[in-house]
Amino acid sequence: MFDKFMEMEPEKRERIVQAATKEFALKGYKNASTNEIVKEAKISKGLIFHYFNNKKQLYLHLYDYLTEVIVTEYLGKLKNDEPDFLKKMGQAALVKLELFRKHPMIFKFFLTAYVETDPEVREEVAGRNQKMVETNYPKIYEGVDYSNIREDIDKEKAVSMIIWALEGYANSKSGVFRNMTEKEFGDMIVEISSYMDILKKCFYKSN
Amino acid sequence: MFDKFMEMEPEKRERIVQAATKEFALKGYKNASTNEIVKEAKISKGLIFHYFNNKKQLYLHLYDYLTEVIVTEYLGKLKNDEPDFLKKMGQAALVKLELFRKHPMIFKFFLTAYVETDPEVREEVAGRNQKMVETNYPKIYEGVDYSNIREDIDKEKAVSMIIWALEGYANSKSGVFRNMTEKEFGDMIVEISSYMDILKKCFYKSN
DNA sequence: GCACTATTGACTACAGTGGTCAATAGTGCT
DNA sequence: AGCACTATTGACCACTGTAGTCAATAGTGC
Repeated sequence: MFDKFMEMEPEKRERIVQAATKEFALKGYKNASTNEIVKEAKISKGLIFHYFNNKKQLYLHLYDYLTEVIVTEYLGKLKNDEPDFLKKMGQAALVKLELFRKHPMIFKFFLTAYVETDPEVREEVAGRNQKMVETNYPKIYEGVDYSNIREDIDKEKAVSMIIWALEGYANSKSGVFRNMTEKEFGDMIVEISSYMDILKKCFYKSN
Repeated sequence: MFDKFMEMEPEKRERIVQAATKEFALKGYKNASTNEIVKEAKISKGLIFHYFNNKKQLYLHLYDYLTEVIVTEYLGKLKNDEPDFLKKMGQAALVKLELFRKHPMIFKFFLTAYVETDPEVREEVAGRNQKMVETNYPKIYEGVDYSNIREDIDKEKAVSMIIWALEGYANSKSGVFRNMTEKEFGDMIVEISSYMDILKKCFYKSN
């Protein structure tokens, strides 16, 4: 069923994926309308039920597919040989921003899915999300060295605060993100590195 | 109309406010159902349209009412004579957590309202929010002294990062918040102050 | 031209919506 | 008691939108 879907004309398939992603992202599982999806994707009503038996299967297959797309791209771009914790975090933040810029709707989809409450899919989504975290988060922190962090502060707390600071920066930009020019994106990278410098001054040994 | 509503039997009024808050908070403007609200509030369908001509007025009056409740309580609890920036931020974070714990649904309501997209109320909500920020944010930062921040880092960036760190902490707790005992809440306050100590060590002059 | 799959879109049965309104209950006043 | 007035009820309505079906058609490869 889903195999058939993956084998269809890629252009049309991509239209369907994008339409469904957008609809579920903006309205959540229950209020997303299959009618809207087929209208946006410019296919007939019947076709979507030919490839996916029902709305639930469409949603879950889409969830899996988008997870794979993002995880693959994320891990692909993340350098694996950066031991310094701060540099690694800075790099991870950049990669995330890049991906967020490239796939805003997919990120919105996962944000919506994360707070999904409809009983028809709630558990399935939570399970998939947990599994994804367990599988991939360790890969990010693998081989990272925390020994540069100041001795006089709790390492774990320092790590959390650094992550929160970078998250806060990303959130503060998320509104103006979509219409950012290449130059503005470049400026942002410079700005991030100035934040990284501050973090280094504050949380690292001053050697 | 709304005056009449405020004069009705407080217990019943509170039932209506809570039911409407919950429904709009969980489903957003469009998908919130007046039928559900009256069912939850244990009143008849007609009554809600007796006090509020239509769904839109109900929503906007509720928005204004809840804004006043939260703003009044927040400013009332916030000490006005704390000049030290870090202490003030720590105190503001605590007050926010306290309020969040006391009124989780109201916070959820505003979170949902913040991303409201329905054209019927979108502009009104955005306008109200902007006005509220303009009116009240200056009150928080009034008379605060930033001179203790280290000279070798950009003050504005330091301020942002401190705020982001505290926000990050609050977010990390927001999941386990509702079922927190009094003791756990106390532990959390201790934990916050240990984070505050770290922030002080990192961002303040070391004198 | 046959066998097969991909695709269409009108159609259905249904669930749920915001809002109405005639009827009733309750309250305070004379 | 009886009048005037408001608070409250809930059956009802016209309407919108839903997920999913299915007979019919288009397209493709042999």
